[in-house]
Amino acid sequence: MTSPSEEPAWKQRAVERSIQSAKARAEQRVQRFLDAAQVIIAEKGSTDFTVQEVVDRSRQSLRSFYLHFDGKHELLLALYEDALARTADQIRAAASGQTDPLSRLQVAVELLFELSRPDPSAQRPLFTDFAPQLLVSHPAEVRTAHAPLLGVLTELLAEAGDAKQLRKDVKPRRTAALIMQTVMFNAQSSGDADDETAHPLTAGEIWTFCAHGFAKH
Amino acid sequence: MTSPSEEPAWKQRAVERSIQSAKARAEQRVQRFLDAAQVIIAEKGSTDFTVQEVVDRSRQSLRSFYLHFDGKHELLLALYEDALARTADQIRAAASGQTDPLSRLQVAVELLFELSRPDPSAQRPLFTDFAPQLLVSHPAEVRTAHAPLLGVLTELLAEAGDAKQLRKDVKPRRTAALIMQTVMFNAQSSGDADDETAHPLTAGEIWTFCAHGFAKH
DNA sequence: CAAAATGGAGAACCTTATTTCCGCCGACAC
DNA sequence: GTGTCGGCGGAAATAAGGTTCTCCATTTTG
Repeated sequence: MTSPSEEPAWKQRAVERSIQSAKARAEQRVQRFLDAAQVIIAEKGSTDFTVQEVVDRSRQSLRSFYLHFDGKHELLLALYEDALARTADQIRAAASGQTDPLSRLQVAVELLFELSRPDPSAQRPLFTDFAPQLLVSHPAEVRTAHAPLLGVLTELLAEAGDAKQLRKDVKPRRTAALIMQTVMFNAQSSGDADDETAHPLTAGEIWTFCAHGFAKH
Repeated sequence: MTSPSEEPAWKQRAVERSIQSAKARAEQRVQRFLDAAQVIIAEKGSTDFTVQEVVDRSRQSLRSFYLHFDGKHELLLALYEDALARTADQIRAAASGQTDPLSRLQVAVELLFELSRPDPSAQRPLFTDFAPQLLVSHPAEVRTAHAPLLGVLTELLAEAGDAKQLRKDVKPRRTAALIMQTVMFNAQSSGDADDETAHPLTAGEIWTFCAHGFAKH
């Protein structure tokens, strides 16, 4: 246990400075891996790339990869986290275009739904694709990745609550979690089924469901 | 194209009979694989077993395994389908204990939720564990596996609809799909999180959400 | 400049699914 | 009875992919 107070401040600063360049380089390398992975995902429209592909594409080495990431799962988590953070921003921005709290929620839900679908060409996200794997292997990290999105929804729900537009006993955070899961997962399995007549779920339907449920009262 | 009418009926019957024993043997072997897998899953409380384990446990051979299954995914699908069929029966039975359509739905939703959770000791199902993998690799088969459960929910919704207990414009089948996904997936990621204060979602909450949504009207 | 750290190339290693080869054995035909 | 055939156990061979390791060049640092 080396308590930081034992080290003189100047020494710490010196070490800090000497570490900066290395840190910067490392971050740049990490970013190259991330970018390469993005490109590959976009190209093949699927998330089952191989570590080797990412390494080749980023013109780096396997060794370097495992030096910067604890494993493939960390790369996936990084991408996932990043995608979700961007999505959260996008949703927040879109929602701010409305003034009525419920309308904001509607925009948020419907946009999240659209962004979560599998196909729509080769968007950045595709995040629902690897969410399932990560959910079973690293649930805790996935939860932290969900935080920003959860935050947006929680805010919007809180606003609606303040405006007395929610049923009483609706707890913003818990409901936000519920909505997020519901929308994202339902979006994922709504995409490709065209053999049956019913499936192609619409954004409107999911909004109605989340907002009003199915019971009459 | 050998039309069946070209073959004398007695010959067909003879062939049929001679095939019966082989068929029976095959089914028995398949069942042994299935049972072995069940036992292993129950033992280690996880679904990431190896084909070799199943083979060893069932005292059969790899060759035999691949003779009866097209691959590991078929074994998983068989287990999944079986588990869901049983779950559907169980839910149907439980719901029939109620007379009010909405109460039936409530029982169904809450039971499905409980059965879909990860931990509760080492239950048979655990089906939400391998659903994600299968969902991405074999969506069509998963949909057929979902059929019985979807059927139960659809029936219950239709009953409620007949009793005028649903919002108008609620389509039973589509809504059933929505509910099923929502309940199962939310159950899956509600289990182990005890670091935060909020998570442990309850059956009651999910029921309320599905039935009434979050909006005031 | 010499020592140490950094990072590139690839080979090596492991785990797992899947296939293949060999030979036994029981059913069934002749 | 004897020969053939399909199902199957046993084990080795293949294939993929993730992860680790070894050898070496380059860069950084003192």
